[in-house]
Parts: sequence; structure tokens; C-alpha cells
Amino acid sequence: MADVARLAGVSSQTVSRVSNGYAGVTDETRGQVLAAMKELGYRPNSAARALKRGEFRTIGIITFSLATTGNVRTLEAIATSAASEGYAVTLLPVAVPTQDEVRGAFSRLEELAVDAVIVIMEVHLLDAASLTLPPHVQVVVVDSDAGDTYTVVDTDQAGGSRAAVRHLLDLGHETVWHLAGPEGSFAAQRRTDAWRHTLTEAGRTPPPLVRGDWSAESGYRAGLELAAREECTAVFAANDQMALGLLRALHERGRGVPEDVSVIGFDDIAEAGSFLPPLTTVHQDFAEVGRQCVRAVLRKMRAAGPERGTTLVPTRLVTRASTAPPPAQRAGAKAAAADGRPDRGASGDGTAV
Amino acid sequence: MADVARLAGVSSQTVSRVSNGYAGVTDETRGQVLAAMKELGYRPNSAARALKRGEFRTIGIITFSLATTGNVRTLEAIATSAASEGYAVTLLPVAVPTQDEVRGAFSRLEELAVDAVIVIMEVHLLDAASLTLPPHVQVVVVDSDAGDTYTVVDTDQAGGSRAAVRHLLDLGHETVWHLAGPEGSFAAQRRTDAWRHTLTEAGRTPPPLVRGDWSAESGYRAGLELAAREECTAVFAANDQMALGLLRALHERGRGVPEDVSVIGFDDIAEAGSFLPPLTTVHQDFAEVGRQCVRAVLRKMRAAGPERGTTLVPTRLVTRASTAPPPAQRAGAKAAAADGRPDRGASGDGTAV
DNA sequence: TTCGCCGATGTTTGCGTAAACATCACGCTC
DNA sequence: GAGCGTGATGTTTACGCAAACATCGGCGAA
Repeated sequence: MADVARLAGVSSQTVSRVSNGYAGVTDETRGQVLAAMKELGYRPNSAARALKRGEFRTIGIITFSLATTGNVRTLEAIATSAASEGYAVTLLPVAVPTQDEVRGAFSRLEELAVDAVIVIMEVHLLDAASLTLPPHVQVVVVDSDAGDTYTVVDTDQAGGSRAAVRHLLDLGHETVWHLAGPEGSFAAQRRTDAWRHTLTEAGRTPPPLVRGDWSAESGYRAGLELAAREECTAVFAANDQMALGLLRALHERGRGVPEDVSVIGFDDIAEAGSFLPPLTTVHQDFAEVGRQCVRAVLRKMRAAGPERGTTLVPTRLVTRASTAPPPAQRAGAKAAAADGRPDRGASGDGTAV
Repeated sequence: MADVARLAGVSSQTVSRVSNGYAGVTDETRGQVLAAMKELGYRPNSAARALKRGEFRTIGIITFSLATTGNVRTLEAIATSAASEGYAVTLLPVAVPTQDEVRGAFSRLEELAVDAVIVIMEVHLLDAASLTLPPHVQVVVVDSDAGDTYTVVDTDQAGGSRAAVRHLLDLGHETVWHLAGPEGSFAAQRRTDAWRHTLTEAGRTPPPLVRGDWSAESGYRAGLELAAREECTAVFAANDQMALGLLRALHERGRGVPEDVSVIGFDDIAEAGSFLPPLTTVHQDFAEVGRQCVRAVLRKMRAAGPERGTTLVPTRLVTRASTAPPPAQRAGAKAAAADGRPDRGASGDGTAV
């Protein structure tokens, strides 16, 4: 910086003013400084800047796994959104999701150059008491139930699940089975609760819960079990991957989708429209979740007050070809058809959104 | 820090020594300092540290999209690997993959607190000449062809593709069709080249190339086209997502997999085992790619010399249920079956690309 | 005993920046 | 024309840390 100042014939303070876009600098002076900066290839040193200003313009992200589409898409949206606000994003992977590991991540974070933290993970691993964060680091949590402790941004899990169940009931199904996510997950919990509540509200009896772990493989195992139950005509899978495994199991067991069993997913991953058959599912707006996270975190940083509360991002039902009225309602002519080849496709093949 | 020093009754320099694990400090003194640090909740300020040491212990990652599994898994591995070396990882998303955007990302990077950069993207957007990096920022590129300009780490695309094609030829297929990735991608290019080369080497004639864009949807469109060709008995899809779409199209057109057509993918994404049928594919070791990236980047930083060259990470063929000998080789009974096959889909409705 | 050496600790200094304050020239008012 | 305000620019300083150097005390060899 001193070199630039010397070359431009000004003081280093003026160089600083130029590089920060400060107003009170003559156009002429500014021009000289800019020329000198260019000639010398000057780049402000961000460490010194951060030291002086007391902020890093960086947001830390703690996440357990990038294996699920949701986390990844959210992360991507956060990064993009943060970038447009002039913030960088640094990643803090937590290898094993134990309480200790999470605490470890937080403590590493403490010596990390971040002004705020966004946590994308099952939040029951977050024990507020055990976390000592640097005083001015704000926290926002995604996918959680911690509204009273942290600021939370999340997809409207309940609303989406309700829409999924209603869709199946409206098609005429007597009840809807649920392939739930893992026990520890709050998102899974929320979807399960909403499923049960919607059924009860409609006067139906919720069938026994079937549990998976988000993976396609677990969906397959659950599917083998469900395929054996004649009375099961509609399944709400808590995510698309499990729905994929479910489809495979049903197919293997000779249960047609959607003629015999309707399947609905959750997430609307990119591949959902290419499943066999294309999957009806609940679309999550991850991009919006990411944007809201960044907004929330910046708002908190500016307000400095420990703000709480939850922001919900709405979902959208995407109807494709994996749902239809139950076999009972399509008696007569349909019965014959079901016998030969499935008549799927006509309704949804190309309409994937 | 001064407060800690006062409380512990030592100088601030001793505090510094303790927090950096410097050797020459009595256990007793160290204990007092640690106690004081704990009592005051002291955390070293990373900005000051970086300023003093001249390094940030941070690696920047430039990536265009997190939509493909490969990029994400590589990113995850890099983050984990970097963390274990005491490095943080900051993300630099590039919204639109134009030359200008990439250049923009690099220039934002210049004022960013990073010691090195790893680029995960199609590298033909990287114009070495137009990039002015801060002098000591090292670059490593994934998935590219830039071995003579940058240090490159990549999956052994050629080896994996060769294995895929060989596998199909060994099963008895006369030739192998190829559903390629988008034109601009070097990874796609490599896979295509290896496919062609392996066929030629074996004295076979490569059929016309079919092109997709990595998405399942594009695989579906290509599949509709391929399904119409009786002579097509084996397809090598350049990634698993396209293979998924391909499976759906073949199924819809009544072409059985693997009885009529064998399909092999590339990547081995988590869901591949749950496709209908489970997909035979080439497994990429993304974790290893990530590790190698970090190793390469750290090596470069330490050596300080502009090192070049390419590190290839081997692949592994995963055999599942989507590949089998061609129909011709399984004559007799099979021929009859093929005969009775419903001829749906003959109404090629022009949607194929 | 004395000297010198070594290990433990303290003191000084500067990393690159920007806030706070100081200065200076210019134009305007009375 | 003296005084004063204003806008542009320069000077000083401190941010928190760690390298370099300084100091001090104890112990072994001569």
C-alpha cells in the first residue's frame, strides 16, 4: 500500500480511501491511485482489513453430510446468496454426527474467521448449553426444531406433508401409509407428525409406521415389506430417494405403480421426473431456504440482538405419474386393463416439471 | 491476550507460545496460562494471526455447480481432508459459467483470504492468460485437461470408460453405443474418446454418438431414440443420471434391460443400486480425488515451485443387474419371448433428440 | 568459586489497514 | 483583508499477534 501511495504521490490513507470507495477524493487523485494500484498489482490484504475492521465478511457453515440433495442445494443457495451480499462462505464438515464432533466443529469455528454461522443439520445434536460461541457470532439453523433457542429457517415440512397426504386421500385412497425418515431427524419427525395429523383430521386410521434412513436402499427394504400387504394402496415416502427404492421393490413384487399402489415422495430431486414411473412429489424450494438463511443471518448481525423465531418456506405439490385412484375405485373396465399391461404414462410421462 | 497474560501472571508472549504449542514452556506456566485462557474465554483472533503469519490456512474452491454428484462428493472430500490438515475451505460459487464470470470469481478471490485455490469445473472456461492470481496462490484443477498449465487431479476417465466398454464386449455384444455428456465438458470428452478408442482397438465400428447433458431428462430423450434401433444391444452412458433416464425410456418402449439392451453408467451414485434394474456402473473414488487435491495443493504451497502434472485416481467396475449377454447369444427360448413382446412405443412421437 | 551456557520467560517491534485527528488551501463573508 | 468554514489530503495510532532479540536464573566444568 505504501508503494502505491508513493507511486501515486499521495499518502497511504488516500489509497485506503480509494480502495474503499470513500467519497471525499478528487477524481484526479483517484485516477492516479487506481493507475498506481494497477501498475503494482496491488491487492488489499484481507487479514489486515479484517483485523482493523473487526469483521471478516464470512459466514461459516456447519454441516454433517453433503449426501442428501437438500443439504447440498441449500448450501449452494446460501453460497450464491452470500456472495451477492459480499460475504464468503466457509465450510465446516463434521465427520461423525456425535455431540462431541459438533462441539469440536464449533470450537474450531471459534478460531475461524467467521462473523456468523449457519448450521445445516439435525439439530438435536446441538446442545445449546455446551456451546460457547464467540460473543458476536450469530447462529441460524436449518432443518430443525430449535425455534426457541436459535433462529430457524426451514421448509414448511408440515404443509408439504399435509398436501401429499391430502392429494392421496382426494384420489380416493382409504388411508395412506408412511415411509418415514430416521428417528433422530427433526425433518422426518415433522413429516411424520403432519402425516398422522392429516389422516386423523380426515377421520382415517393411520397404518403402522414404516421407517427408513433416507437412503434408496432403506426404501427398497421397506418396499418389500409393504408390497406384501394387499391393503396398502398409497404410500407417502419422506423423501425421493426412499421413494425410488420403494418403486423398485414394488416393481419386483409385481405391484404396479400407480395401478395397485400410489407413491408420493418429498423433495423433488432433479431425477424424480425420470423415475419409473415419474414420481409425484412435494417440491422444496431450497434456493429460497438458502436466501432466507443469509437474510436472517445478516439481519441478526446488523441488529446485534439475539433474535429468534422460525421462517417457513412453502412447498409445492408436483403431480407426475406415480399416483392414481386406488384399484377399488377403478373397477369394471379398469380391472381388465390392470390385468394386462399397466396403462401408466398417458397421464404423466412427458409432463415432468 | 493481554488480559490472559495479566491473569496468568506472565507476558503476552508466553500466552502466544502456549496457544501455538511452542516447546519451551514449563508445564506449570502452561497450566496457569491455559487456566486463564479458559476463565476469560480467550480465543486467538485469526485475522491478527493471519496478518502476522502471512498465511490464512484456507483453501478456496471455485465451482460452477453443485448439481452433479461428482462435484459435491469431491467438494465434501476436499473439505474433510483440508480440515484434517488444519485448513478451512471457502466456497466461491460461479453463477453462470462464462469466461467473464470465472474471471470475476478469480478477482473476488484475490481479495479473499485464501492461500490456494482448487477449481472444480470444466476447464475450457479457464483462460490462463486472463487470470492474474496473487503471486503465492497455488491452483489445482479437477476434471480437466489443463495438465500443462495447472496441476490436475482427476478420476481416470479413460481407464473407467475402457473398463465399461470392455465389460460389454466381453459379454458378447457386437458393439457398444455411447450416450455422451455435453460437448463442452472435458470429462465427457475423455469418456467419449476412450469409448471410441476401445472399440476401434477391438476391431469394432463405433456407432453414431448420442449426446446428453448429464441430466436424467436428457438421458430419457436419448433413450427414446435408441430404443427405436433394433441393433442397439448395449449402451455406455457417460453418467448414472443419464443412465436413469435411459432406463426409463427403454422400459417405456418395451425394451427389456438387460435382456434386450445392456446399460452401463459412470459414477456409481448412491442410488445406482436402486435403479430398475440395479445399474452396473463405473465407480469413481471421489473421496480419493478430494484427498489428492488437498495433498497436491499443500505440496505446491510448501514447495513454492509451480509444479505441474496430472494425478489420476483409478476407478472400479461395479457389476449389478443392468448388463448381460446380448439377445442373439441367448437364442432359442429367448427368441420366442422377444417375439411376443408388445410393440408399444412404435409411435415415436418426435420428442427424441 | 567463577565463568559460561542454556532453557525459560519478558520486551520490542512491525505485519497492512483504516479510524481519528491534524493540516492545509481555498473561497466566502463581514 | 482578516477570520472562518469546508473539503481534500496527510499523520498518527492501534487492531492482536508472534518473530526476533533481550534478560535472567540456575547448573556444570574448570
